[in-house]
Amino acid sequence: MQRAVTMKDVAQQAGVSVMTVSRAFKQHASVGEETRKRILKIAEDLGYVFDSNAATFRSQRTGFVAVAIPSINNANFADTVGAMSEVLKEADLQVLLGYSNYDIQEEEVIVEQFLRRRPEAIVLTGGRHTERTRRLLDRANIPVIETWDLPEDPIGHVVGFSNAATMHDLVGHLVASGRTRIAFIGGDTDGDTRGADRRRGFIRAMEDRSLAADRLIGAGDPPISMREGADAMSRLLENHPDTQAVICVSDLSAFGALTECARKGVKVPDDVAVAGFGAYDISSICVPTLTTVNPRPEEIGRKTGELIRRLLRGEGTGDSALVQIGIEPELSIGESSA
Amino acid sequence: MQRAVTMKDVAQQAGVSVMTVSRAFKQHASVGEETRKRILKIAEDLGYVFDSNAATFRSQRTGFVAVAIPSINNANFADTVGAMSEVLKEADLQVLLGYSNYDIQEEEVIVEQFLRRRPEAIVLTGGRHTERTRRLLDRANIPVIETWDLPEDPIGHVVGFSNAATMHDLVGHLVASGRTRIAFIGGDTDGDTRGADRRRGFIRAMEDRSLAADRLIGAGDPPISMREGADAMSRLLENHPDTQAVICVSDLSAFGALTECARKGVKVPDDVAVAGFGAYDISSICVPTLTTVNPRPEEIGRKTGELIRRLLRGEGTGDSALVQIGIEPELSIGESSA
DNA sequence: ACAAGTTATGTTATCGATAACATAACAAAA
DNA sequence: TTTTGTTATGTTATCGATAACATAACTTGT
Repeated sequence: MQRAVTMKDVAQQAGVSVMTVSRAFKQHASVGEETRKRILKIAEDLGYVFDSNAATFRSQRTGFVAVAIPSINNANFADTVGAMSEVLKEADLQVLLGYSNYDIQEEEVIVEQFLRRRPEAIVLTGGRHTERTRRLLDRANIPVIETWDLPEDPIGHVVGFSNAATMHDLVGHLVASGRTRIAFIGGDTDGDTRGADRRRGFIRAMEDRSLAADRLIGAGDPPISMREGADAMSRLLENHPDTQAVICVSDLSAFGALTECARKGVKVPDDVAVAGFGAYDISSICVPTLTTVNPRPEEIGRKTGELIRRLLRGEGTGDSALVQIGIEPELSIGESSA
Repeated sequence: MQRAVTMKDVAQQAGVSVMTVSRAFKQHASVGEETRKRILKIAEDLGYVFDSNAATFRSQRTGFVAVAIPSINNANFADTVGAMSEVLKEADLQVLLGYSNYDIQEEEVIVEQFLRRRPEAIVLTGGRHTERTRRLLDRANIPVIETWDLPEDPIGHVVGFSNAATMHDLVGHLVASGRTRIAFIGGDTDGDTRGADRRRGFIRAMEDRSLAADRLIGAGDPPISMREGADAMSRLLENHPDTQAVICVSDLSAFGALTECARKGVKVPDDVAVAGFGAYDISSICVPTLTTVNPRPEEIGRKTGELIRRLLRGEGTGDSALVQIGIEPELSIGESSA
């Protein structure tokens, strides 16, 4: 394994100083047009590849934004990250992604791993974190943005919505169509804090209308799959055959519930209405189409990215200037609750 | 913004040298148990966070494996990356992810970005790349692994399968059940090279049986969504109403096709059989369940991770030791082609 | 009790780029 | 012509950890 080519080699070959080579690689540095072209040509010929690690180390600017999401395999979070990346790319910022697997202990681990790499900002999904996570982030001295939630006691900035509140409108819609015996299918545990918030919101929305929130079906550990949604629906149909509507913690479980109905010959929405959450692609194309809530993941991503750019440009620092950006989820009525 | 805490500060506070602090943070370094505990305690109290950039820079060991996938929002690739991450984590290797958006030009850009960060190995999805990508990787002097394909002229190691060959079994299965007028729904362009390979494989498989491969329905730019699958199915039913079976480039488009059949009152599998690719969750739960091909994404990820670990341990270097690992995709017969 | 081996710690040089400052060469303004 | 300003380039110190080597302190075997 031969020694790697460095700027020094390029500089020697080009008969200039290392600093001039360094400048040739920057957009806005003052280098003669001829010289720059010559240097870049020599660099390419020598097979030189810029060393970000060295540059990062010296300049103490990593160009990283760290983003923690619960799972890689979730279209909602993928959309948020995608939109955020687009916005950040224009400011020469790269996204460093990590997965917490719906577990705030694992989140603590990845947050610490993130901080070791000195990101310029850090984005979390959700508003519940371990004490140590909070402490680490408080000390890190970089912008922190919590997303997909409206935490009561935020660490820093927030771009999100109230998961609980979305259930109010949804329950309202179902009740307006004459359905009062409504069930909720969600995770057994509170690992998915947004899912747990939705369950809480469901219970409150029912109680506000003096309806019994006694049909809570646990479907396993988050995230709830299509299969688990189907299994939960099966149990619901067995134990509470007079149920008129069911709200599922996500579109995936809602679709699973739909398939169970199809297999059992239960008619949706005539026998039972079904609603999901997330406005996944499947919700608008399955038969019947799903009533769902669109939390507008791309908007969360875009606004988070824009906020980070503002913050890194130095606008609005200090605790006094914490930003709260509310996203308005949108109720999308499908054939499954017509 | 106060100056960040460094090892020097911790060392001073603990009354030891910086080197001892450095050792206290390593697993296998020789430090007194007492001393290590004391140092870690002081570090935590001071709010010290290890600086990976500095460590990486000095040791010239980044601990990164760069992985390029076409899209973040694809369960198959997510599964591969997930399994790979698990295996690599045990060797203290982190995955740095990049998205090519089904475009080998964009792939070239992210490969160059990757190389700037000096990954210890690089994983690509697919076997078609630009000339410059190949040149960059040849010179990079790190293990290169192409996955999800069996390239004719591989850059380095390979963990994959022949996308074209999978179509042989699938067509065979459909023909065995008496269906000969078979259509293929896939992308219009060759951006998704694996999808294009499947289309080629379909055509060859048909021709091998002296069947006409003249029902090729373009469904837009890759990746093909459920909606595009449904639209393509609509066109297929209109233009070739006597079609007996349709193979879709992925389960998502196949599911879209299923929904279109449901809407049009076309019975699956009695009127037309439908098959997909990928063994996504949806294939085993939708009604009817989908016939599909399981390319075993986790196995690709796991074996790739294990190969990287072997290579980085120094086993089998040199061009003479290029490894080819074949994955056996599995035909999974569902109700949609019974 | 002493050699040889082991464990814990310190010292020095260094990874490859860039910030900060310095200066040469030339152009424009006075 | 001299001053001032601009552009292109060079010089020096440095970011924070760790490899490599050195050594002190302690253990073990004979």
